[in-house]
Amino acid sequence: MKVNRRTQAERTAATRAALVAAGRTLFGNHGYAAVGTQSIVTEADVTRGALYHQFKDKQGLFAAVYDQVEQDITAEIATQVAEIGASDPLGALKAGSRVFLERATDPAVHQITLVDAPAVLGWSEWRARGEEFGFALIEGILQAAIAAGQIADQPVRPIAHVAIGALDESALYVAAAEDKAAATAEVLTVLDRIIDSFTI
Amino acid sequence: MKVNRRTQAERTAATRAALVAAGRTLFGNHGYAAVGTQSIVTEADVTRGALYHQFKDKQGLFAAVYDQVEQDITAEIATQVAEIGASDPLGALKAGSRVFLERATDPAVHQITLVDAPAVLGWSEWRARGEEFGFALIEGILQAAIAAGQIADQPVRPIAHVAIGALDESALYVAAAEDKAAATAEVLTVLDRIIDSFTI
DNA sequence: AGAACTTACGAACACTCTGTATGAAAGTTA
DNA sequence: TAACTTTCATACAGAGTGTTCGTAAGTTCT
Repeated sequence: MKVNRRTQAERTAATRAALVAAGRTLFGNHGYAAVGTQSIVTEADVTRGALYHQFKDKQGLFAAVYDQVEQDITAEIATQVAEIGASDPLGALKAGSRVFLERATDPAVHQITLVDAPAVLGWSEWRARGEEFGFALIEGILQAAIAAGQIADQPVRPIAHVAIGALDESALYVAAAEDKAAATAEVLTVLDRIIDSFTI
Repeated sequence: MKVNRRTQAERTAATRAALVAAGRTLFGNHGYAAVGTQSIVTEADVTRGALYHQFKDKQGLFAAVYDQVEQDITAEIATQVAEIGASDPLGALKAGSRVFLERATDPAVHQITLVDAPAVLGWSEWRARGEEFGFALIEGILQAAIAAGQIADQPVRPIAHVAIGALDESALYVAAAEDKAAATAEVLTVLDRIIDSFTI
């Protein structure tokens, strides 16, 4: 009986997971351009051969890392939003903003999702992938708010974009502030006020 | 008498201008990472030696390009804003937003100032340079609005950040839309509404 | 179980690109 | 015009990406 016998699917999953995890910490801490593929595979305890077998290129790995980070954050926000539920969509939006700000303050998170992603993936590709995550969430909440009669019936897409822009920049602002708590309070005041302004 | 005798200051100004101009078109059209220094100096009709004499490195050239683009846009917006003047600061803010959206729709402009700049310069450096341009403009307008009694006396810095974030993302949204006129109208509706929400 | 086949990986190579070093040319100062 | 500084051209070294090719591990078929 061989000890280390693993199925191909298991091997693939293991190396991909190791590479994505290594990429996440390294890209997050140093930025995409400053991290060489060699350091990634060293961290992941594999070789460059494995990387280029599992991913098309360095960008391909980065895309996988980005998806994973977005997945994590979106899931966390979604559960928070779900607790408030459909009863008060705009309240849920405020709560979701708070969670987003907390998570996106993590340097690794904002370096990957907000700073590097647009440049590495290209803006349209970045946004296309974002549709799947944060965008779907916000647009859903806005639709619910319309259904609940909290805001007027109007195109949600431009609102979602403006909201995402405001949230992203807010996260970066907080992340760069010395007194993060104070900065968080400041921008949340502004964001809440804007959200309220849409109320019928 | 030598025909091409130029002073050192003239030589420096000429090659720097040529390099910045070449970088502006090439970075704008293809993105920072996709443009090699060789293609830049070829376009500028100088050699790599001149580039590395005039600028510390590729990032240094990019920073100069970024500054020039910001300078141009900010100047244009400032004149628009000045026409409306201090009589109606919030009106001026709306007008400035329109000009910004028009100019930032230019692919080269948004590629440089919104997509590449944060990743290449780093977010904090990006924002530090932005202080000088768009930020100063918006904060000035907000201060004027407070002085004119249009909005409540409050910290303008977080508002400026949220506003910049909303504007930047709006510009990218418009730039990516097929029907730019319609997209512009959509986001301006949202932006105007938000601006109005701050009115006392 | 063993042979034929596919998938995953390791090591070495080729190529591109950035930044530097060194020397020449142009301009400045005395 | 001679000494000096600035600007630029060329050649070189080093780092890093992506590819190629061979080997090992796993799968399928009989």
